[in-house]
Amino acid sequence: MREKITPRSQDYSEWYTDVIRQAQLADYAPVRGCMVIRPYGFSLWENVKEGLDRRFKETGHENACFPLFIPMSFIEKESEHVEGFKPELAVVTHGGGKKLEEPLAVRPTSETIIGHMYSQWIQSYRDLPVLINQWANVVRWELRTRLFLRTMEFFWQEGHTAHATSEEAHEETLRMLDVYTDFAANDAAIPVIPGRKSESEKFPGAEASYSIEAMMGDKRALQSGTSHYFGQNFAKAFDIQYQDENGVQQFCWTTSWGVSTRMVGAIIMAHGDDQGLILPPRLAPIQVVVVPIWKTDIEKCEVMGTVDRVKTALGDGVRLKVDDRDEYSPGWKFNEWELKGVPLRIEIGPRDVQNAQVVLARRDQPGREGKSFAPLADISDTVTNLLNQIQRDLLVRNTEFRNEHTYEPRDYDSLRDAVDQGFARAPWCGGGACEEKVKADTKATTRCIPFDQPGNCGKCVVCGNPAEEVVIFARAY
RNA sequence: CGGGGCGUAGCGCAGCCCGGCAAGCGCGUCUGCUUUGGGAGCAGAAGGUCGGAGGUUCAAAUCCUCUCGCCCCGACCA
Repeated sequence: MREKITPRSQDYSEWYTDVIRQAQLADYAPVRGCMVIRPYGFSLWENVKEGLDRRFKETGHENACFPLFIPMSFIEKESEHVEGFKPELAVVTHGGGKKLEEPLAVRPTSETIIGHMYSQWIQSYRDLPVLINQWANVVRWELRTRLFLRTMEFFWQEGHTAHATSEEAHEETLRMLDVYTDFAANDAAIPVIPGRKSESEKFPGAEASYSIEAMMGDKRALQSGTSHYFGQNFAKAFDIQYQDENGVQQFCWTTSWGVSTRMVGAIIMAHGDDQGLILPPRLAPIQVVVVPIWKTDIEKCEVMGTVDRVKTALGDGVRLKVDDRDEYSPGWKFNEWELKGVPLRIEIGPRDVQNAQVVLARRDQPGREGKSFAPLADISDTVTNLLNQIQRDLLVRNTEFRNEHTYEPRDYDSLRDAVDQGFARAPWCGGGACEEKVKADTKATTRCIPFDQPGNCGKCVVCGNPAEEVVIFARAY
C-alpha cells in the first residue's frame, strides 16, 4: 500500500509534494535545486506544449533554437537586464581544461543572444516582422526549490519577435497574452486574470510586462505566463535596425513572452484534491482508464472481450489505457488512477457483461455521485461527451472558486483581511510606496492591473489618494 | 547567506540522551497457496560499508572533531 497523501487542509505544500511524487510526475534530482521530470509528468508537459505550440503556429510563429551559452558581454549590454539577472546566473569559466577568455552564462532567458542574431538577420522593413519561438531549458540560480514552480533548471518556451512599429509590437505582446489566456481556460481549465504588471514587478529591461494570474487551491496567486513589450530597449542595445520605405534607418520594436513547466504546477494546484491529481481531459496523458474485473478465467475471457469492444469503439480519438494487471485488486487500481488524476474510469465486470453496459466514474466527482451506468451500444459518444463535460465543469468549478475568494476591499483593514483569504481587487494610486507597505504588512504583492477595469474606482486603499485603476493584491508563489 | 532539521535495507522510520547480546519495525520486492465490484490474507525468503574521514574506548549507529549532502523556514525569483 502507498503512503497516504497529506490532506490539503493540514499542510498544502506537503500535499503538493506528496501528490507530485506519488503520482510519479517528478522526483528530486541528486543535484540541489534540480528535478527529474518522470514520464507521466513529461507526458503532461508534452500536452501543454502541443496546445501552446498549435496556437503559436496559428498566429504565424515559427520554432527555432538558439545556444545554451551566452557570452557574458551580451548579458551586460542592457543595463536593467544585467541588474535583474546577474544575481541568478550560472557562469561557465572553464572549458576543455582551460580558463575561457570570456565567461559564458548559461542562458537564464534568451533576449540577448536572439537580439544579437536579429541584428544580423534584419536589414529591411521587408524582413519584418520576425516571429520566432523556442522550446528550451534555462537556468536561474534559485536559492529555494519547489517542484515545477521553482527549480534551478526549468523548461519553457520563449517567443521573441521584432516589429517595424510600436503599435505592432504592442499588439503582438497582447495577442500572445491572449493566447495564454485562451490556453489556460480551454485546455488547462484554469480561469486567469490577464493584466499589466506594476513598475516593480516588471521584467528587467521591459517597457511594459503583462501576465496571467491564476488562483491555486490554497487561494494564493500563481503567475502562469508573461508577455513583455520592450519598446526599442533591446533593439538599441543590440543594434537591431532596418531601413524603412523611405530609406531611413530605424530601430525595431521587440517583444518576448513565455510559459514554463510552472504551468504543470498550476494544473496540479488548481484542480487537485486530497485523493491526488485531477487532470483536465484535454491535457491528461491518459483520458480514460479501463479497469476490468473478474474472478475466474471464464469471466476474464468474457470481460476482456467487452474491454476490446470498448477499445475499438473509442478508437484513436481517446487516450485510453487498459489496466489488466493481475497483481492488483480493483480497489487498489481505483485509488491509483484517482491519484494520477485520470479524468474518467470505466469499470467492466461480469455483471456489466451480462447487462451490455459499463460503469463510468468521474474523477472530478469522487465516490458514488460520479458513478453511472452506460449502455455499451453508444459508448463512444457517451465517453466523448462526458470528457467534454468534465473539461467544462472543471473550468466552471475553478471560476466559481476564484470568484468566491476574490474581494473588493475599500479600506486598508479589509484589504488585510482580503489577502488572508484570497485575491483583493482594490483601487491603487500606482505608487511604489503603497505596494511596499502592503508587502511589508501582509506579504501580498500586486499581481497585475487587470484589463477588466470598473471605471471610476475611488481612492487608493493604502494611502487614500485618488486611484485610477484597480489592482490585484495577493500572496503569490 | 541567516535560522532550524535530517542522513540507519529500494522507500518511510525506531534505536542515539544513558556505548555492550544478533541492528529492529512498517511498506515495497521475491516464492507459494487462497483472493479480486473501493488500497486482499496467510506462510516463507532475500535485502545493511548505520552519509564519509579521523579520534576516545576492551567495545561506537550511539560520545568527540572535521567533512559532504539533502530538506524545511526567511531574503531573491518564471
